[in-house]
Amino acid sequence: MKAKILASARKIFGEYGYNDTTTRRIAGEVGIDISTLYYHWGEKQDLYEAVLKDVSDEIQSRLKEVEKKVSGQTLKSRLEISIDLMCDYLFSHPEVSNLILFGYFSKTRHGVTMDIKIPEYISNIAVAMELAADKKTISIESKARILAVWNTVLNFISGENFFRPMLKTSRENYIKVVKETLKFILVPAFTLEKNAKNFR
Amino acid sequence: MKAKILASARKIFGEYGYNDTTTRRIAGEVGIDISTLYYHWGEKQDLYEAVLKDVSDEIQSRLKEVEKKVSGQTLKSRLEISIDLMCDYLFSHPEVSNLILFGYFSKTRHGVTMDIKIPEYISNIAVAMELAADKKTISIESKARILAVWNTVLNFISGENFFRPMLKTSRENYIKVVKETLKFILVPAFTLEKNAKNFR
DNA sequence: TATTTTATCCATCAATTGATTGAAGAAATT
DNA sequence: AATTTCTTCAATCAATTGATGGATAAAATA
Repeated sequence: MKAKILASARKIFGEYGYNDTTTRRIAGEVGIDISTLYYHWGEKQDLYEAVLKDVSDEIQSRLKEVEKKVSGQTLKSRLEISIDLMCDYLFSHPEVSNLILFGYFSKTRHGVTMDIKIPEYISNIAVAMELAADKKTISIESKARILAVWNTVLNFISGENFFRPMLKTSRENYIKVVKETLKFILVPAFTLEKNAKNFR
Repeated sequence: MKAKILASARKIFGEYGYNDTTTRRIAGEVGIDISTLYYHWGEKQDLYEAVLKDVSDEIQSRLKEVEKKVSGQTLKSRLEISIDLMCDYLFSHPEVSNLILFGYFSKTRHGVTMDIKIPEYISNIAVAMELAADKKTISIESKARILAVWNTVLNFISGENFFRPMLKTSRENYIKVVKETLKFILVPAFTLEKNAKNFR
């Protein structure tokens, strides 16, 4: 039951954000009374933090998988494969993207600090992409670039409900276009000779 | 007074989003009672929509200014100058960026439809950048690319509170790094020969 | 079987929040 | 000066929401 609540909470929090999610709605999703929810999880904030940790762990392990799969490939291939894999994962778990973006932007009144360790990810991605050799010595410029990449991906996932009607296309084609767009924009930047020298 | 309320509302809505903004907070910012606010603006939703329209109009005129300034330049220059100008504008009006992103992502329970006409912007930007000749005939791929660019910019603005501590740098340097990063990523994609041919 | 522990629900509280009303003051108009 | 219009405020409502306590049932343990 505790796990079932967590799963529903992850879905609802990911859909509405912290403040727009009511404990009643989560309980309703599970089909239980709110007091049962409180019995298992205590404060709303505790539940939210558990959700963030859940998502955070999942991302970490996904990144490790990606890292394995691209290792040894050329820079171009690493980028392209990573984009495909991360898009597939995120498009099938859109709440992940939402939860991260909520953490970035919402200056809410609740004191929940973002438990998702973005700085950690950024460094991991840099190393996984072999854009940097050592986690510790990544320049501010490199971090900013990874951040830009990461954010661009998240935006297309979380913004689907807004962007897709705008592009007037099916979900399937939207995903395809997003992948193409990401590759179009990201690959040249990192593989251009004059830029790439900083990353090898 | 009505204008003064609008200005404060724009600030607060931009900071906290629709649901986390209370009419009392806006009134407090102005230094008046809530009923005064209701006298002038009616429902909270009406005020919010007025704010969105205000921001929307401002963006439109900014884009036109940018369009004028870059006209005649090379593609590379157009991109670089536009990035600089839009960054300067958005960094000095961070609520603009926030309001747009709130509109993208928040699946809130209020029925406020995003009054900011993003599709319109996207086309305008495409034309301003001279990436497309005609507003009407912009392909879905081109739109997606402009969207990616636009979003990347907005992310860095709205995410400053989160990213800057992470990059451990001053505001001034953050802005500089953001501009550099945007140019690093965007310029190659659009100026590469094999890509650029689609845009001339 | 008896007892303890665990799990669930109903009723309810207190705080917040969007919104309204009526009275009263300030400013403009006649 | 009198009247009308604009502006402000205090008080108050109803709905929502996070959270709790007590009763009760189910399960585990003795």
